[in-house]
Amino acid sequence: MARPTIADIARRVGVSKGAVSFALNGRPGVSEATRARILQVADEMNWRPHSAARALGGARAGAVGLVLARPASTLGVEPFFAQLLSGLQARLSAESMAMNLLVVEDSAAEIETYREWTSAHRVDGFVLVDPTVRDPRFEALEALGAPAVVLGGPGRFGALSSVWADDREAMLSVVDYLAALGHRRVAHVAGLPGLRHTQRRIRALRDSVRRLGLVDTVSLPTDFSDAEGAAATRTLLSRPGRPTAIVYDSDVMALAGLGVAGEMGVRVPGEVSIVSFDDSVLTRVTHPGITSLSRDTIALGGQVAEVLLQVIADPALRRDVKTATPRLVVRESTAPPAPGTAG
Amino acid sequence: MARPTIADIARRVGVSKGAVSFALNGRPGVSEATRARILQVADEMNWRPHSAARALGGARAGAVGLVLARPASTLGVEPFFAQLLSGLQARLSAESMAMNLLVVEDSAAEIETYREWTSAHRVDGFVLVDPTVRDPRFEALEALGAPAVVLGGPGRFGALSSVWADDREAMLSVVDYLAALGHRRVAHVAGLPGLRHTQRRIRALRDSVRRLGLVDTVSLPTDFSDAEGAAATRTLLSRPGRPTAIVYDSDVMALAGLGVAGEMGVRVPGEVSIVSFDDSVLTRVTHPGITSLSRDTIALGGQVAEVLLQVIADPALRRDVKTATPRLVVRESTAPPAPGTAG
DNA sequence: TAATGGAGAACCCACTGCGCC
DNA sequence: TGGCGCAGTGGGTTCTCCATT
Repeated sequence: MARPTIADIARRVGVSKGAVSFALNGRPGVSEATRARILQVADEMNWRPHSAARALGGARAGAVGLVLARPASTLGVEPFFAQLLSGLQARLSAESMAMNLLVVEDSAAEIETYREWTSAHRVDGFVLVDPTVRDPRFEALEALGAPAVVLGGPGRFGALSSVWADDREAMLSVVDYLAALGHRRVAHVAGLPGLRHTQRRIRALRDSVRRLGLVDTVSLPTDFSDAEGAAATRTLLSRPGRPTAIVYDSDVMALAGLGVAGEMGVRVPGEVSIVSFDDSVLTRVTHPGITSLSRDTIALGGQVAEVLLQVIADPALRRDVKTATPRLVVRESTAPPAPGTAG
Repeated sequence: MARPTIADIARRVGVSKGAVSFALNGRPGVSEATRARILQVADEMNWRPHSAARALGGARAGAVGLVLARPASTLGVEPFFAQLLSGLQARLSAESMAMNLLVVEDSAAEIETYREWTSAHRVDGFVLVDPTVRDPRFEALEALGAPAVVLGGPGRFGALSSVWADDREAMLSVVDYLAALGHRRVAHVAGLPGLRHTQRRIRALRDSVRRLGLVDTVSLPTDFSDAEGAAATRTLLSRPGRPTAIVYDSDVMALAGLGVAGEMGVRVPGEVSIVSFDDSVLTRVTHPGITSLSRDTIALGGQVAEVLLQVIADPALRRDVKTATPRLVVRESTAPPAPGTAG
C-alpha cells in the first residue's frame, strides 16, 4: 500500500522505467499501445509524481517564493499586503503554482533563503518586495540566476524584471491638489526611510516646494506602524506653525492620524486635511472618509505574478512594467485650509 | 563554481560521504577532530543542504501546507484571513518553517494536493480551514497519516487535532444581549451554509427563540461576500415585519449591511441594530462603530501553528484546543429597538 | 573483547543518454 | 528508424561491515 513508483509500474507492465517515464510525460519514445497500457496501470496504481525526485533532477518546482524580511504582523495589518497576496494567488493558482512563504529576520537571511531554495529547486522564481536604495538582494539573485520580479521602481535592478507604479507622479498629483485648495504647509508622514519608493515620494514633495510656494514642508519617516503614524501626527500637530495638510504613506497610518487629530481636538478637514497614499476599504468607511490615492492592488498582484510566470518561462526575458499611476479619490478628509492658517 | 555536495567535501577532507553526513548533522559516528575538519571545509566551500535530496530520503521538509478551496480574493477581502496568516507566520518563522500556500478549485483538488505534497515530503503537516458538516478531507488526511490541525470545532475530526472557539456560546451571548435590549425580531446573515461553524451559529440562534421569546428569526446563508451580505440585508429590511437587529457572520458583511441601511434610509441603531461576528479594524472605524464579537485572530493563528508544530514533532499526539470565546464589544451600532417595532 | 571511527554501498524516485534490435 | 532496455545521474541518508585501539 506504499506509494507506487515508476519502477513498480514498469514491473507490472513489463517494460523499463525509462519507457514509463516517457509515457507518463507524454513524450515520444514509446508506442501508443505501450503508452496506453502504462497510463492505465499508473492510474490503477494511483501513481503520483514525486516532486522531490523531480527537483533533484532539476525539474520545475511548480512554486514561487515570497520571502519577507518584515514582521509577520505586516500581513495582518496592512490591507495592501493581503491584497497583493490575493492578486498573486489568483494568477498563480490558475497555473497550479503554489507559493512558498517565509518570514525572516533581515535581508541577509532573505538572501540565504534565496540561495537554498534556488539550488534545491524548491521554487522556480521569486517575488521581491520593498526594494531599498542599495539593495544587496538584486546582486545575490542575479548571481544565482533565479527568475525574479521586483515590486517597485523605476530603477535599475540588474537583470531582474520589475512591476511598478509611478510614485513620483502620484505624490505630485496629491501635492498639486492640496496646493490648488490653498494649502502651503504640507507635511508628509513617510514609510521606512530606506525604501526606494519612500525616497521617491519624499523627493517629489521636496521638488514641489518652489514650484508651488510651499513652506515648512517636512517628511517624517516611520516604520509604517499605526503607532509611529500616530506619534508623527502628534509631533506635527503640536508644532507652532503646524501643517494644514498631512500626506500619509499608508492607509493604516492615515487612520491613526485621523484618530490623533480627533483626540487632540483638531478638526478634519476644517483644521487639517488628510490624504492617504494607499486606498482600501479602511479609507472608505472612516468618518470622515479619507481622500486617497487609489489603485487596484489585487490587479497589481496579478501583474506581478504574470510577469514572474513569463520570466520563469523564458529566463532571458527582462520586463519592466509600469502600472497605472494611482489616481486621487477625493473624500471628506480634504478641504481648503481655514482662513489665516494657510501660511 | 557549482553547488558543492557532500561528496565534494568528502573528497577534500579525505573521508567518506557517510562521515560527512554524520558530521554535518551533529550525529555520533565521527571523531571530534574529523567533525571539526569537515565542518570547516563545508563552511569554506559554502555548502548548503539540498532539501529535495533530503526529502527524497524521507526527511522533514521544513514547511507546512495551507491549501484553500476558496476564491483567492478571500485573502485580500477578509481581515480574518490575513490576520490568521499573520499569526501562523509569526509562530512558524520562529522555527524557520515556511508555508506552502495554494489556492485550488474545490475540496477534491484540495485532497489531491494533500496526497501529492505528503508523499513527496513537500510539507510536514497541514492547516485545514473551513471544516464542513460532512467533510471528505478528514478521512483523506487520516489515510495519508499526515499531521494536521483543523481550525474549527468542537467536533470529531478523527485523529486530527483541532483549535477552535465556541461559536455557540458566542452566538448566545449576542442574542442574549440583543434580547436584553428589548429586541424580539432578530435576523442572521450567515456564512456558507455547509460550514460547521455556520451551522452551529444558526442552531444557537434557533435554540434561543423559545427561551428569549423571539419571533420571525431567520438565518440567511451567503458566500461571505460583501455583495451577498448587502443583498441579504436588502431582503431583510424590505420585509413587512422587518428585523430590529441583524447579526452578521463577518465584518465585511456587517459593513456592507451598514451601507445598505444607509442607502435605504434605515437608521442604525435607531431602526435596526447591527452586530458583527468578527472584529477587526473595520468595525472600529465605521460610523457608527459596529458592535462586534472580538477575539485575537493573530493569537489564534499562533495557537494553530503551535499545535501543528507539536503534532509534527509527535504524530501520535491529538490535541483539541478550545480558545477563548469571543467576547462582545459594544459600540454604537446597537441600541434598544424603537418603540412599537419590537415585535 | 568490546567499543569506536569510518569506508562503502544501497537506497530514495524520476529522468536521460546511449546503445541494441 | 522507431521502440525500448539498461545504466547512470542528482544529493543526501543509512545500513552493513571492517579495521583500529
